[in-house]
Amino acid sequence: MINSHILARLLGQIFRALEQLEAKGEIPRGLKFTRVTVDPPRDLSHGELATNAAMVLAKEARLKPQELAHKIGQALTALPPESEDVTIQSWSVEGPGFLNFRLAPAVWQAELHRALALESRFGASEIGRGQRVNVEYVSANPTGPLHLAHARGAVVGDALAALLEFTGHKVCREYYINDAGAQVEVLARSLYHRYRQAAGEDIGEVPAGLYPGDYLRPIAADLYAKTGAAWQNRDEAEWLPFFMATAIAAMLNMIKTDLAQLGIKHDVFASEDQLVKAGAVARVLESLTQMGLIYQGHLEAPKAGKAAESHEDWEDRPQTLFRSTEFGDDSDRALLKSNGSYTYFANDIAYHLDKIDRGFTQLINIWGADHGGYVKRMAAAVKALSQGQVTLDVKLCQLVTLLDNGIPVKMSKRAGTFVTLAEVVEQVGAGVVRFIMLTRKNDMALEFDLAKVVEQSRDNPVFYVQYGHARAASVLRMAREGAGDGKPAYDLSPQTLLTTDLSGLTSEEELSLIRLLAFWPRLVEQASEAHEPHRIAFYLGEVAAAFHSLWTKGRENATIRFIQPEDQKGTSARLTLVAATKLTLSVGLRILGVEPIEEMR
RNA sequence: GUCUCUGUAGCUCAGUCGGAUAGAGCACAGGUUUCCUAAACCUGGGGCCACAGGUUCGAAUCCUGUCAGGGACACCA
Repeated sequence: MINSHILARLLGQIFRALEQLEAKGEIPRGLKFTRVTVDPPRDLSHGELATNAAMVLAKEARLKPQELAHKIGQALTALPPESEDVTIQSWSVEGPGFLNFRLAPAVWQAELHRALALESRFGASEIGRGQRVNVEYVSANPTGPLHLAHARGAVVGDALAALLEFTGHKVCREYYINDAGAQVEVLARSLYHRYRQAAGEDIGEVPAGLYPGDYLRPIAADLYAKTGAAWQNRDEAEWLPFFMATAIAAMLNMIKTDLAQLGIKHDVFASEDQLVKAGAVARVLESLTQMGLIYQGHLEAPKAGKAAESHEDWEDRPQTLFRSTEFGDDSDRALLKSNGSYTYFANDIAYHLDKIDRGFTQLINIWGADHGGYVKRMAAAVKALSQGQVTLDVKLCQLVTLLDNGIPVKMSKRAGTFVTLAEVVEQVGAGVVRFIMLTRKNDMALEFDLAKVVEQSRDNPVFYVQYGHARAASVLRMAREGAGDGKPAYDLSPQTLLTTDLSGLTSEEELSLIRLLAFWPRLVEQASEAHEPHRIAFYLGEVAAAFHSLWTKGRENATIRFIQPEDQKGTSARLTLVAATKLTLSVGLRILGVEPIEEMR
């Protein structure tokens, strides 16, 4: 528990106090403390930290909440001290039974040393207990370059993976290649078309139903250079497998390149095609049959609305169905198509069983919102296959609309105004793309404005946070170098910072920043447990705001300026605070996959 | 019709597995630069947390229903 954060340590003390009360018979034995928490109150007048212990236990303890809170407070102060304890300066009982605390400033000050000692591990924890988590993200069909919508899932998945790793999970970053369906055949035909063009045939317009994008041209040209006319004028059955393999490989390369530009690298690329060919689908259907979860039955046609209209060709027929309704789905789901081949769902079941068999206890999939209707059946399948032992969390990412200074950028594949991810990254930078993608909850639609995301102002969150980091870096740089004209240079080596006397950091402005930094490890835990990396981005905005505020207040109140030549001891203490701020910002940015900026230009 | 997400200040959004008087930015009004980056900061007004019930010490948060908007809805991937 060496690295447990300040709230956890106080909570531990409260548990010990409660045990004391139990031992003395002041409260009944066997109460469950699981609902007891320690939180920072919204309003500082309610203390720096507060616990709900008395309120959640009052009923079972048969005491008035206020009375119980007093008992807990007294027991806390009477507790024999332990090394990780926080020193409670004062406590009070307020409102319906809150027990509010103020801690000794030294406790908060020491948090800075704790943070700096941990360096890039500040906020890291072992709450994941080495659990093996599979995060599947992007998984775009290998039929073309990535565009901006893919980037959102890519960034959310990648940041979540990093966050889980940071909190003690063993994470596998995975990409599922849908290389078994009709789409890749279309891709192969599209490539063949470009190949004939490269060979000098006049093939006119790209036929409808094929991918018209120019990105196939260089691949076709390359292919022609290598194989010459060998594939011309032959039956599709002859060239299709080769063109399919070639096209998929080329598309994957392109996708990997796009992802690499965003700093994303997957550990595993799982191929649907290989899974099918290896018989995994057949096997999983076999075992589901043995479990009695597959039957021949009929599905009802869609009743009304758009769905009914778009399925005029509905035919009632017996189908091979999976009993997903037994696991919370709304309908049983087909596993075989009318031509006898596997449905995408059947393949996906096999794929998820494969993940389970590889030993993951937690599966996380990042999907586009258009796959929302697919979540329940997949969750049902995972539940069935793992006997409820493996959880599946699907994060649906809503649409990203691309704007340029408030005006929607029209995208059309046909008109060639299709904006790829690579183009956006080139224009605004990987860090900006990553951060902006995390400035909204995944289930909220997001606007990505090419002009605004590079604007250098308060309403651009990336800039604001980066500026905070650069400002902190600037102060430290200046202090380290001294500024000529007799100003002292400061030793900012880690050893020195870790032993700095911080007792001068007592102003409310300074303490509020310190508190915010001290809550970072807890925020990381919460973001990790909720699978919500966007919380990191918002927290970093808060830290930046607190830091900018402190900075500017130094103009009016000279006693809190960071560097004061006539006060070297105080300056060292404040520089330690600046260093811890910079550290927190950089650790947070790195989890999001954003490189912190040392200097604004 | 079914499922699903969303509904919080004029606008864009946060809101801690239920906590005290609901927050931030933008916009609006006013202010801060002999001083570490004004690329920043400070002050102010502005809210039936869509609506109605329920659960309990306590609800923006959990449950049910209603309304409004987005998305999905046999075999496609």
